Amino acid sequence: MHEDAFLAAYDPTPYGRLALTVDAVLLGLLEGRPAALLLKRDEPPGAGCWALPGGFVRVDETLDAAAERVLREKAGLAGLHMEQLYTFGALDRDPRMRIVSVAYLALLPEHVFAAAARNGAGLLPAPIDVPWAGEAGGPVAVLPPAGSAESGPLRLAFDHADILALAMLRLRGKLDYSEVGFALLPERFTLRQLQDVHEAILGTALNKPAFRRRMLDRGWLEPTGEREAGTSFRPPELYRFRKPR
Amino acid sequence: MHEDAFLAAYDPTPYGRLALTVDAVLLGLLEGRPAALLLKRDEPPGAGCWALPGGFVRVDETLDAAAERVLREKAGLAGLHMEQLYTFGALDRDPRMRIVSVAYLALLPEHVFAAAARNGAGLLPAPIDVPWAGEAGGPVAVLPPAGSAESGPLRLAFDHADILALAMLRLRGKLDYSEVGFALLPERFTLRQLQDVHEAILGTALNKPAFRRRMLDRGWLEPTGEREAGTSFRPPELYRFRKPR
DNA sequence: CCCTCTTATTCGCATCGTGCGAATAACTAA
DNA sequence: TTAGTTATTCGCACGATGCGAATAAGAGGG
Repeated sequence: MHEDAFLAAYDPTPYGRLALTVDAVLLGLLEGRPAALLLKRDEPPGAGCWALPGGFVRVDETLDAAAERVLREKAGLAGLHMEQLYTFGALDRDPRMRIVSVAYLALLPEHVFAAAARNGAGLLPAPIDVPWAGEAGGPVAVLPPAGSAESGPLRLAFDHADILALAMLRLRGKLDYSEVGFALLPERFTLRQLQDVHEAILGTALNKPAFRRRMLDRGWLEPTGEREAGTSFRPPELYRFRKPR
Repeated sequence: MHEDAFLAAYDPTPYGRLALTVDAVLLGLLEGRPAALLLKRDEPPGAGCWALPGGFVRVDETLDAAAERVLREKAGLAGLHMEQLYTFGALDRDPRMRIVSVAYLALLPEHVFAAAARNGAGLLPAPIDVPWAGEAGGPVAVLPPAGSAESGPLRLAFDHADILALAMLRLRGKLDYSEVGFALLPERFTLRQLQDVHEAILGTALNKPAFRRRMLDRGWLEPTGEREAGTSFRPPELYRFRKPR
């Protein structure tokens, strides 16, 4: 009723334009630290700053489809685990016009992450420093990767630092009761690798036997019977993630 | 760069119109069951269906502000705990045009909930039946309140049943590690009332001593030293929610 | 083939959170 | 003062977890 009448009489023009975008946090691990793929902005606003890959939502595509398209067009990737994170709607997010952005989070296995950073699309894999413990939340710093010409923490465009911070918070929160951690690993992995992933995200050391037991008790791990090759010591067993039914 | 060039050349017209709304899940308890405030739609689409209170996001207001405005305009309420839930962007959510909606969740203390249902704005307090256990998720049914002319489960407009279902899922998930449960209680309350709230949301009975101990150990409860009046038996102590530092 | 080195994997134990039935306390009403 | 009802506390069992120590296992050198 209210809605209906309102909508029938609705003329968007007097309210001005409002645009909708998606921004993607493409998260992976770089040398054992969480890192995100960023694009450098050459023009104002935010020239010289780094930004999350993003794009406008088309009128004929869903939000999820827009996020997948951004992933494909900006990083050349497809078929990854993506989830909606939050929708950012501050008035001055973008100085040019009112833009509301739906943030998505994608997790890239280390190999995929490194490949995306090298595929020529200009994506910079930037380590993220999370200065808060546990799930306290707060701002994060984005560092230049080793060998980068940048010095000091990277300046991020718009509110993208907030988006990254929320992504890290959400990831920490979901890590140990959900299966997101596996999205950062290759198809077959060792328990040590799984623990490394958790420690990188949580930013804290974990007790090995306890972690091992907990993960195995979850029922998500299927031993492959194979072992990692190329070690100069006892090779660990390789596991596979098995979806719980 | 990509974004910038894209934006500079951006003309929204060829993409058609895309509108942004907020929808509010106004949740409370009705006779010990979770319930939501709904508005009846008189005109198509969805005429005869029930809908969540909602409204368009204005170009000069944030999403949070739009949600608060909806709360105020549609329910005559202000100053409540509101949090963003999820953003719904299916193509055919609304048959008239492409509308993306940011869903918000507000929790109303029983007294406020009942008052809002009576204030003449046409809000129907409808109990929600959650047929799934734990955090399995799935659809929910919305029932007519006692004394209503409706019969059988209510038909909801658009994807509002999905929004309600997600709200219940999110609420269950956050209930026992966050302080949201207190938002459904008056300022002073007994432990039994707190437990009733939890049981209503979770849809399951809880062990009294364990619940009590857990809540007290959280450090969120401050005894007032007063006791509930009007009982015909030993009156329980009244507690107050104290924000943890 | 045996020995050493290193890490994987398992054990044993203390501790904490929690479920639960029973016991105790406290207030009302008669 | 006593019965009735609920609040509040106790005692115990059990599962999950943290953690150091012990054991197992494979690589590589002699």
